[in-house]
Amino acid sequence: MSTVTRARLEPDKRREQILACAIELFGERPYAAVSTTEIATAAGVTRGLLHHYFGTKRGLYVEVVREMLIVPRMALPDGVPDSLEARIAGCVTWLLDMVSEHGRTFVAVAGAEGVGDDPEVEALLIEADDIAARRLLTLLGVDPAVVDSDRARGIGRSYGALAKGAIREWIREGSLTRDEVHDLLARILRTVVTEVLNGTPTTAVPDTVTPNTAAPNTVTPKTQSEKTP
Amino acid sequence: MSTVTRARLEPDKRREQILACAIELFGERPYAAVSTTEIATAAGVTRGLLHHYFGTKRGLYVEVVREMLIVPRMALPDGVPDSLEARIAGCVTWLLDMVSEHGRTFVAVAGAEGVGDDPEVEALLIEADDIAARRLLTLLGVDPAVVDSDRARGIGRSYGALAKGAIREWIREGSLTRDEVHDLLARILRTVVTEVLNGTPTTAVPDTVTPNTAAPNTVTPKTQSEKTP
DNA sequence: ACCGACTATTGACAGTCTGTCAATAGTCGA
DNA sequence: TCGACTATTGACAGACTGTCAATAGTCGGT
Repeated sequence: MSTVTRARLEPDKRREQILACAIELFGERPYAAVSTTEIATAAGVTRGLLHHYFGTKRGLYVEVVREMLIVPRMALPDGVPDSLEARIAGCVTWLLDMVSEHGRTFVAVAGAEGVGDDPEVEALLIEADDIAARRLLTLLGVDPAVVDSDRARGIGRSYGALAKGAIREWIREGSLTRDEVHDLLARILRTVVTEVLNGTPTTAVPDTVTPNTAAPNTVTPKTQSEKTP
Repeated sequence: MSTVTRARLEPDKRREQILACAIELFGERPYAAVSTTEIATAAGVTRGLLHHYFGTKRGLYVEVVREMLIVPRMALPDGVPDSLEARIAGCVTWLLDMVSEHGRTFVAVAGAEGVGDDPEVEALLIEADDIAARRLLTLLGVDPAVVDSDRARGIGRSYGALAKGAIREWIREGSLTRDEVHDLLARILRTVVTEVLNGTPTTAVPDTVTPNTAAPNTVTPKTQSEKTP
């Protein structure tokens, strides 16, 4: 059955193939429960080659995480609604769409379960959270100066933890429906934006938004720019 | 410096001592980065004895998690304030006090980093989250029927994820101060209780509280007796 | 067509870790 | 003091990761 060719292959192809197998397996089971032997045989190669390409098992896992965090980045909805509520609803929908595409694998990887605290993986996850949070907040019309502050980043990552938790409840535990998760995330996001983020409670977010490019489309897969090599 | 006695010890004492060392080490480094040899030598014993008492490394880790989740059982604030805001503030303070006592170790353990998806550990964490959430909600005066629903439990665990994330930002990343975390958690808790939890948005929580007797403890206090017959 | 350089790929080796088990050595009661 | 009980050890087996020299495809030049 193995469509995998056993013979010599171009490095890029071979690398890609091994990576695909690793993504599959790391999506099914946590880091420690997947051996390099297993990945290698799944890819039809030897452990030695795997190490040749990725150096170490963690190196391979880092690439897996990178792939899972880069790929699902979809374009934000461009046509920006005017009301804050509508904008929040749109953002949450975007978030859930993004995740639901990759489902369990995303939950497994984004939860950072299994690796322990590999600094590289952790940095990747934090970076991804930062980017997501920043996009959300800027789209919601939060003051850019606020968005860049340490405090906002901390709050953003905290919200990200909430989102991951709720999504996990939806996808893995099944205790919440997608609609319920949407409701929860939307309401809390509203609280965060209007009350928490800008130090003083009553200083609301302006209801007019700084528009980014206006194309009336919903979600389009966008090729994401390269990360640090 | 080793105050540890090398000689024969009562099983309970020995067990306790090994567990203490394990708690210390698992607090510093993630699961995979701590070897049983290390724990054993730190306790002044042999790996064999460690396995004799805890069976497997995961078994030991389960006990560590259990300990970390049981120990911080602090009494809830007794005199219940009448205003909802005051009650919320009290609960969040209780939450943060509980955590700050154990600091980094709690963050490391509660995050479930490192273990992968050990079913026992996962069950413990979920159970602990459930208990914490239930206590919070009942204290806040949410309808008990609502508290017991699957949906409420999902929401509660999601809020728990938020809390852990924010606490992590405070203790480990340092991007938020304790006060900021308090503010964030309190406001969101208010949103959850008043808006999200009881299906209809405007049905507010009664401002009088149903007093629970609230035995302040227990995440399955499993009496760990002999392993090998 | 052949040859030689290049390199993708392999297989064996070394080290570390977990888990098992019979043997050893404290400790306490008769 | 002796003997039973059991806490504790040390050695063994298996699995896994990471390294490296050797092997074998592949391609360009003659």
